[in-house]
Amino acid sequence: MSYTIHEVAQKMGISTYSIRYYHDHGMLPNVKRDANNNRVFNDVDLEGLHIILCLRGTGMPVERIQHYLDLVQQGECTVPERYEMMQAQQERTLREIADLKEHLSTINFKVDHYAEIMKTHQPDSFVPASMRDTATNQTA
Amino acid sequence: MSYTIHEVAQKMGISTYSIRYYHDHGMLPNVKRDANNNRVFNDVDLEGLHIILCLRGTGMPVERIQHYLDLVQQGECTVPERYEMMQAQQERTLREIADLKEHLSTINFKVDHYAEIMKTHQPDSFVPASMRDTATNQTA
DNA sequence: TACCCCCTTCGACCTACTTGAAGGCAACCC
DNA sequence: GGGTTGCCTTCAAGTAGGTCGAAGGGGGTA
Repeated sequence: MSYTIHEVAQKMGISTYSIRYYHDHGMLPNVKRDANNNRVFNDVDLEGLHIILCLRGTGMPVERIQHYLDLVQQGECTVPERYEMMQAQQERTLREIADLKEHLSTINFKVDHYAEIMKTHQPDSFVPASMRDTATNQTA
Repeated sequence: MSYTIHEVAQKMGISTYSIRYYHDHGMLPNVKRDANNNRVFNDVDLEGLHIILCLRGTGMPVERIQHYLDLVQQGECTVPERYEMMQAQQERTLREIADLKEHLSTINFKVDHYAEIMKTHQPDSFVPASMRDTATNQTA
């Protein structure tokens, strides 16, 4: 099965710009061209793109992704280094999820706080700031 | 209690550059200056910075954070809009955590896969790619 | 007075896209 | 056959959110 850059963009939920960017930076080395020089993608390319998006989505810099994909091309002797890279990324991602959960609880608190305020006020009591004492809003 | 920019940077685990960036872009409007024009932070500023880091950490653009902090300054009449903003951020963060978890499972799979390969091979069997059949490494 | 350290501002640089400009090629319409 | 549409190309410039370096000032200590 082969795909145009637009089809790939739609399939993967990213822009054609990003795909060209990844390709131009050597992260999709096996993408072919047709007679009109248009990029032609196959299912292996889609799989590669899936890995790229996974690693980018977990914060790996483009340069390190390039290196990882080079290792894959080089064959099985690079498995130990690939293993270390993926382990590092695993830890990084776990930390990021933990951070996000902490941020989320801060946000949850705000949502609940605002909901509480809105519940105890009539809708029309939200009057201009100039008519109110704003001293209590500094940390709200 | 008052703090220098370095103390704040250390306390919050970010660079002095970032703090100046947030200040220069109006996100820490109440920070004072001393006689030598150095920035002086108090506990309310730290709280503000905590919110900034929470919102940035969950992907809110600087411009929207500025707007949110403006709303806070404007007083209680802006609570409904702040509520909506925090709710949107809540949803966004939940989605991001879900995405990260999905990426994580892809990474976990790679780690396990590589661990398996390394377990079934002797350490000295990781020879140069040029000496091996690399056909099976395309999607590894 | 010299030196050191920390602070300042301003402007340049960086990453990872994102967009725009200019142009090629194919397909359709009249 | 010429014009328009439309998708593709490359290359260059723009953007967000920092990050860093240069140049310079103030204050404390020897």
